[in-house]
Amino acid sequence: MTTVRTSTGAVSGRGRRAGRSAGDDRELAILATAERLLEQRAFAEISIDDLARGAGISRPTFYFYFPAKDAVLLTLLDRVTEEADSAAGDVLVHLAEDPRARWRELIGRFHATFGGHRAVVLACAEVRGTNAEVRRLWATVLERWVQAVEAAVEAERRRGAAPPGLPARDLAIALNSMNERVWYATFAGDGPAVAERDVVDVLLDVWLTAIYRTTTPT
Amino acid sequence: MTTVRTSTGAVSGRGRRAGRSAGDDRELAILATAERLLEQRAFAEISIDDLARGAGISRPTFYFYFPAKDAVLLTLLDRVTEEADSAAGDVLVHLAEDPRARWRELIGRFHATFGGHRAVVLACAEVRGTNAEVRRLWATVLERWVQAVEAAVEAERRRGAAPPGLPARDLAIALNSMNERVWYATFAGDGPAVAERDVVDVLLDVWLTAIYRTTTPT
DNA sequence: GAGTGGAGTCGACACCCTGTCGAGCGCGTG
DNA sequence: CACGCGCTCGACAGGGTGTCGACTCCACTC
Repeated sequence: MTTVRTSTGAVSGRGRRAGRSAGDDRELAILATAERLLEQRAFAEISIDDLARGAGISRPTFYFYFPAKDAVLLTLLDRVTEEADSAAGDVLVHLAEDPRARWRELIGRFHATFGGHRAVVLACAEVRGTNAEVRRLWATVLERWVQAVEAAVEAERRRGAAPPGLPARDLAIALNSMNERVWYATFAGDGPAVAERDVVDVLLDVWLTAIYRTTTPT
Repeated sequence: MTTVRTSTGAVSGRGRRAGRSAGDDRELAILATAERLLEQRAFAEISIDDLARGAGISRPTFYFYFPAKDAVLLTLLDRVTEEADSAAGDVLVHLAEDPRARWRELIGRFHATFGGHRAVVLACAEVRGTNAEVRRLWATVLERWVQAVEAAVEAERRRGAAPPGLPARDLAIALNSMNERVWYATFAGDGPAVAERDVVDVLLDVWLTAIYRTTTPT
């Protein structure tokens, strides 16, 4: 077997092929179908047959591209978290310039990214309970964000902007957890939820008070 | 929301019978089997046949007692939330006596209740994504707690113990959401989580700073 | 320009789980 | 003692999943 590499961008190892061309369209078609269908109904209501037909192939052929339905979602999740990561960029490095503005930027960008793919985000939340792989992927992503926030909090304490308090890691976990759940409720629209246009400010306020004991840190 | 109770144990209207005697054992046996099995494997891994056999009946007979597998979980969830409600009692009414202690009591009691039924709680989280009824039940329960906290925050602001800030309802939603997600991670043990023995104090700290801007309110 | 091999495709099958239907059992009451 | 009701289950239909083997198409070799 000749060594081949993906022409454009190495679409991750989730899809089963390492290959180059023709069938890539199909793989992409499956992904696109999934994201489109997810905007209409829940992940559980979508059968592999739906995905296959949507991509113009038969059900058995689907298995040529993905080992299971969940793998499609996993790939979609990969993309979203990557987008969130790059959207977040390195705002936390410049915290000292204007803490409130920077934190708001961070939360706002995550909000925008998740909001732009709410169907995928909601589907992942739906499946996380059942699927260990989604759970693991989300756990590693979250761990990265938690560590970033933890480091930022410690830096703020070192420069005297934030008072000592809870272990930074625990604080980071609690705040990230809050965001996740609050966004979920806001996007899903079920149960008590914060209005979408207020959600960033509400979250920001809790973050600032928890970290600085004030909403106007310097 | 009509609360239905029966002679002995207030089993709610979830099980299909309103009745009194013999088959009650079976209904209870199904419930007990479910809670036991849930401690070993995920809800999705438990088939109706497992539940039926565990209760000493056949699969079709299961349907005589519950309309579906999810209904069993719903009943279990009912019990847990009722237990949590009564454990919480009216602590929030006596907030002014010692705010920090009362809030801690509230969070601690919820923690104890959920921790005592973590299998059920985890299973509900697992199923919430898929099952609309679980979602609705959880939403109404949460709404009740949110309103209680909202009222308490407003009372604390009126008596001058807490400064003005976020709309009390939004704050209550954010804090309750945080608790839910943090507990889930702690009990499930996957992903970044706060250690079980610290979790109450961590949550308390964020609640106090968000509400009072200090961890030692008066 | 026949031969080879791998990418890509699908019909058909076995399997598992769900939900339902209809026939049956035992027992208390009129 | 027969009638009804609480309770029980065998058997079936239906829908989804995953797999296997055969088939096509094409690029590339000799």
